[in-house]
Amino acid sequence: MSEKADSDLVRRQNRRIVLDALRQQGNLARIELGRATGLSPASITAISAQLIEDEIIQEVDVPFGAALTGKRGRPIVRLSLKPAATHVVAVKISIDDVVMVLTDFQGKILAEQASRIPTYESEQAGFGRHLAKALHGFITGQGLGTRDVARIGIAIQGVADNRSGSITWSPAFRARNVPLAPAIVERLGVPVMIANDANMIAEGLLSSDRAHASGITAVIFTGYGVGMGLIINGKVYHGATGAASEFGHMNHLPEGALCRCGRRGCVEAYAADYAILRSADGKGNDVAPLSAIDPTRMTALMARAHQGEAAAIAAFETAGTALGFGIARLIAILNPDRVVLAGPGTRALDLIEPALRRAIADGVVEALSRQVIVEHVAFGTDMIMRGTINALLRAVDHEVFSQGPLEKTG
Amino acid sequence: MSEKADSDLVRRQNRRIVLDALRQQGNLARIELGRATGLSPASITAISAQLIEDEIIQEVDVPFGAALTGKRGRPIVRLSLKPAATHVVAVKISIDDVVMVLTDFQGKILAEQASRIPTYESEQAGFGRHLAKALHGFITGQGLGTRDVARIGIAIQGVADNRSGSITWSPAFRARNVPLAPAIVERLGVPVMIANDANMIAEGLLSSDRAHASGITAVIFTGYGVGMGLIINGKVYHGATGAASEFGHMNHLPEGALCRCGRRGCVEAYAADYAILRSADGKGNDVAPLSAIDPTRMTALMARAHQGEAAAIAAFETAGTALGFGIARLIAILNPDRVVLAGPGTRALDLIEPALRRAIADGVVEALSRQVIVEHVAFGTDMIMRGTINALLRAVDHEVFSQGPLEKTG
DNA sequence: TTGATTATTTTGGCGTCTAAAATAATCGTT
DNA sequence: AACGATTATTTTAGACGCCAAAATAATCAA
Repeated sequence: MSEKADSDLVRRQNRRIVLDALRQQGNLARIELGRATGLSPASITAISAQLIEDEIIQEVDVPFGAALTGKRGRPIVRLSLKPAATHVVAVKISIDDVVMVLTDFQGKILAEQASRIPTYESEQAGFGRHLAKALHGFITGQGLGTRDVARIGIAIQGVADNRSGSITWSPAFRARNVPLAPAIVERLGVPVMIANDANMIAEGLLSSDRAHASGITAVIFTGYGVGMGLIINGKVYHGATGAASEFGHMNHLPEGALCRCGRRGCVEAYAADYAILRSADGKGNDVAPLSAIDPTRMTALMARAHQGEAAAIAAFETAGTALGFGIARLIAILNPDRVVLAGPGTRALDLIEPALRRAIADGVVEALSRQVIVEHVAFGTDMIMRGTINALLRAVDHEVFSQGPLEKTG
Repeated sequence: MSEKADSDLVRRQNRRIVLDALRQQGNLARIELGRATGLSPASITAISAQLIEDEIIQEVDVPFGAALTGKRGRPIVRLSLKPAATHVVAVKISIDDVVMVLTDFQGKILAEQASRIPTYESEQAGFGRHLAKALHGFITGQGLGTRDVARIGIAIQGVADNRSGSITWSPAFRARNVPLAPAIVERLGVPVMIANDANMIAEGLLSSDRAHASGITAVIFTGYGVGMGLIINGKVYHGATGAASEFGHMNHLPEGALCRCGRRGCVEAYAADYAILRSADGKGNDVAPLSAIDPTRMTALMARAHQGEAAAIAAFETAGTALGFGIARLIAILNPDRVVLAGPGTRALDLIEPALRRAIADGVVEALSRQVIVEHVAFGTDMIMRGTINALLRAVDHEVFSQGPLEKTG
């Protein structure tokens, strides 16, 4: 149920919608904020004064002489999120590879650093300490203290448990249940969010395209693996424990092809890079899946398919069928408004899509499948980072700055 | 995004949580309401005075001499929802069979009526008019006017479209896209909700057991068909158009058994009554599915299985496997906290469950399946009705009475 | 320089909440 | 039967947030 309401709640909520408007629509004058939020000018004055006082937003200095908008009347004074209000750090972990990005409160990237930190063979507890140390060095190296960072977010392939702050299972780690957040929180005193990478792509999509803000959008990532993020009513859905869904490890065919996860018949075992490759090369479905695929090998395979090589074409078709049935099952369960395909796997979309659409048509009642929009987005490698940053900043807006000023104790 | 907040919103929200507390916990004194809601006694006095003024709640007269609670101090005065505040009508439509139930605002059943109205062969537009007429007769027959009814809710197997107020597809109708709500709204002037029956079971579960109010619960109905209702964060999820999910028509095996819907390989084509029967009787998967199964035939089949007949045992196992893989796929997509089995099909649970649990284990990463609680509830035929009534009353609480008094114009 | 125009702030009033004080309705005890 | 103790409810006074309207500020145009 919802909470009781009082004047405190009113102010918190209105602070939040003001911050949301500034984050989404960029710099706005008070009068524009009033129109965007539905609040009266008087209230905007009061709220913005408080936010300025709290050093969360600021008035934008108009560059010399740029004030001439050609309009009469008192000129507007735009407000913006104050870059130095706080910072966030987004971290992406792949096999033996950790990328860290520091941004200011506006989301501008201030620093980026890629480190080779061994993940796969790391012992369980050691990695967390290692990462905490790297993060500390990264932050202080930019002339900031840990108190200047409000949140740290970690994106990773596999199943993350945001409650315990550990990685339940990931292809980047041999070990299971690798704890991460506790070591970082202990060393830096900064709250940590751990999330699945496909969910972070969904976050990115959500903040770049408001078409996904209503209803349900499923973002399906294909590439080295297959993942999915769900946007339900404008919020990215994180399962029971924040674990996200495991679309890639949904069963496609009982007793089917061998998957990286050790099971049989997962969607991923037909549609991930390694699966397409082994199928095209006639290696059979029981070959132990490779863990790292050189992107050029996929490019070469696509070229072979385009030149008409039957085995290559069939491999992509099989991938499309597995994805399509997976999407059909998703539609039967959730009836989403949109399905968005993303990730490097979409480079071969022309080879995959016909079989994919056929499978959707075969796999679900037409009354449902007809309503669903299936589309795709161009994949930039930075989508995961961008999404993580946005998720972090939104969390700061809502959980921290809607309450009052950030305490910079210590 | 959320709305701007003002004092009006505060009062609306607090009115709502007061009504929620009374609906859920029964009659409460003002002081108890204060504890239940977190509001101060002063506010409760103000809010309850308004609700009494609006004739939505009332003070409960203590029966003669029953006041002796043995306690000192001023005795409490309990408040209750006022039965006559308004009424709702729940309707359940099965093949050629319509049941209507009238309840007061407390949810007490005042009248019930089962009518044989032809559905399956009815022409598209005719049925809505027919039903509207029956409803009008039912309501006036109880000495009420249509203005005394705040909502009418219709539960039906199949896909309902609550936006247009029509039945997209249902086994109870030969026709597709049967419009219902418009005719009723036109004749009676009462808002109509149309919903899938499995969703209504979920509503019933939600209001009877608060364990389902957090996280995700999937309620799976088995019997004449297979359906599912989803409870997400304390609310029953109605797909894009209120269509609900079509778990029963999720594909289990490509090119598999023939389903009532005309497709192949749906879960229902293995796990519904008709599917189990045809499988046990060795009729093959291509036999056109029967539409109505006499319950005694299922009872007989269960007896045969218990006596050790191999074909009967295998049929139930096949049903369990199909359901289990369906649930495994559901878990991969949504990672729910609980899966609840309901419906007449659960009478054969002992025959189904081993295969079902095996399939779940085979079909999804253990890290996920281990966290999910799979349970079942005893099936009462009235669960659908009870759920519909609760959904209607909650809608009235929130959408009507949180705003102000109900206008009884005309 | 003056008036028109538009943005922002100030003022005054309203609604809701809460804490604390007042009142009401009992029971127990003398 | 009267009085104090006890608990429930209402009243009172003060705080905070919102809004409408008035006042002020900062510009352009004539």
